[in-house]
Amino acid sequence: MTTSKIRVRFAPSPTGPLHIGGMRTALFNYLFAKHHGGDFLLRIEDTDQTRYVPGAEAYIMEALDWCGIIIDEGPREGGPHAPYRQSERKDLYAGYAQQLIDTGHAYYAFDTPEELESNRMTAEANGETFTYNVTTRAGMRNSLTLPKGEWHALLSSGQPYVVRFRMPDNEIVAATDLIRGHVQFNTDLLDDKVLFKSDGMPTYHLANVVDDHLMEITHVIRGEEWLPSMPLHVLLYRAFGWESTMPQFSHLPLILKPEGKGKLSKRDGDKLGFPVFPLAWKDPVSGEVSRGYREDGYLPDGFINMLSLLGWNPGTEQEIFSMDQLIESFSLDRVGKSGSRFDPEKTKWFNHQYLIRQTDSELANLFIPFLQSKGVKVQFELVARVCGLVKDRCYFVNEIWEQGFFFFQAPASYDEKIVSKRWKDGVPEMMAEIAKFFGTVENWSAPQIKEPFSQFVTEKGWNFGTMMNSLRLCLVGSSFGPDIFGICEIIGREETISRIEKAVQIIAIVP
RNA sequence: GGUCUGUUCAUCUAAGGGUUAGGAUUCAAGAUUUUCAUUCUUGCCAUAGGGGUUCGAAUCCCCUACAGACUACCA
Repeated sequence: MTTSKIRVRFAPSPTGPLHIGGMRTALFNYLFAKHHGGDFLLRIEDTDQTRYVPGAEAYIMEALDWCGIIIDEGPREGGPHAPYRQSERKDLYAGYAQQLIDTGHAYYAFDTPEELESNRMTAEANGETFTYNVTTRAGMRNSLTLPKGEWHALLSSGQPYVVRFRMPDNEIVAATDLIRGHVQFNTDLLDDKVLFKSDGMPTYHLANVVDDHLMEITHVIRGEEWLPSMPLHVLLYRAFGWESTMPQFSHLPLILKPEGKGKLSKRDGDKLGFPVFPLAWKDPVSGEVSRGYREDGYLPDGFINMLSLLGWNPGTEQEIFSMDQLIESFSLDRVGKSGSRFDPEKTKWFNHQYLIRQTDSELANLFIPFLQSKGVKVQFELVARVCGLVKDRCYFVNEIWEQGFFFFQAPASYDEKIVSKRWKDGVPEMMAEIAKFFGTVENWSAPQIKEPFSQFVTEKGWNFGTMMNSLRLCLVGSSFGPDIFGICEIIGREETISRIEKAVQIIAIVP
């Protein structure tokens, strides 16, 4: 064991936007690295040219940026091991594949996709699954079975071929997973995985191991779906003679759908009524747009906080964590083994917690773009004040509008239920008198309005509750919102009076 | 089908053999708010089933059930 610096990588393939699971993998890698003062690298695994999606790579970086995950080395940042995009490292891998062939750990295979497919079909017809392994490879066309002259000829004639790993016969491969402990596999049940494809590109397995080695990765933290390929990877490190510097593996539990079966997938997004992506994404082919947490009004810190508690817990009862606190408390041995069902409700709660912790000015800055989109003339001081007044009742930034639009414009309509409940016979006349009375109030500030108002209502012998609620109806159009006299103060005397007069004119009496 | 992994309230989870099995979200009730929401208080709710080991098991072992992942020239 060397005492080298901790280095981890997040290695997505740019086939589309990241989803919650991918983000969590990135986050845990980041937290682990930073907790130990190590490096976090981003490596783009684009070895499958057929699945490349334009924009996906930029999306990944933007999503990481939004979450506050800082990349130490990557395609954009550069670094001592550049390039960080596997397509740009293409020339490197053939040599490593060759090394494996030379040492007898891999071989050429000339079987066509059609041949393989037909093998699978016949196996399936017998209720079996075809695997390219110790027993079946004898019957296939490869450099292990073909006479040397024959496969040499195939090779030099430009026949397409792949390089397969020669899975050893009946061996137990054991490895320690930092989350799961001792895990072992029998090589007889594993297959001769393709390492190098006929298009000249390596597969994930080869590229991943080679790059992790070259980039001096110390810990591989990835999703549980990779657990079955851990033995292959261990065997590859051995075959290359890199076992002494092999990274430690950790396989994160899966994130499951909120309801139903299976792991959360990219397709679940809008179908289940919550975003699965950090940022909105427009599919370049179909043009279909998927929602994102950012666009839906979630704050990145809350999003990260929620993500951090999916499969990890601090062992204390603390639930709200800043990124720095997460870095401070994170450790892999407090990551659970079982899959976590994703709960969109709790995500909302987290967002509320973060929203109310924002200062009024911070919130105003977030809310102003929304106001502008509504065509409202923005005065920063006023917006900040409104934010402070209504933030407690909001889960999302855009709800500030729903909860406080009346600070910026008169209600365009009046809630029918409230009207029929409050706007009884006589009420319009009383409200008209109150409007007149407001004209005489000396100091227009909340407490200075409340005092004389209640005096006035009491003297008149009117029902105080009815007057309060009717006043609210006039000013807000419904029956919600913060303290009514606070509203009066902020919108001003003139506006208050004019809203009452308007209501008196417009609202019909319900008998 | 095979291999691997997992299983504590509805959900996220705590409890490294000894507690009335704890917290959070959701839900319900009450309080506060002469509105609504927030907030506060209280409540409901769990060790998958069966065998062991042990004075004692959520915790260790075995079996069953269930769930999931993987089983491509995809990652």
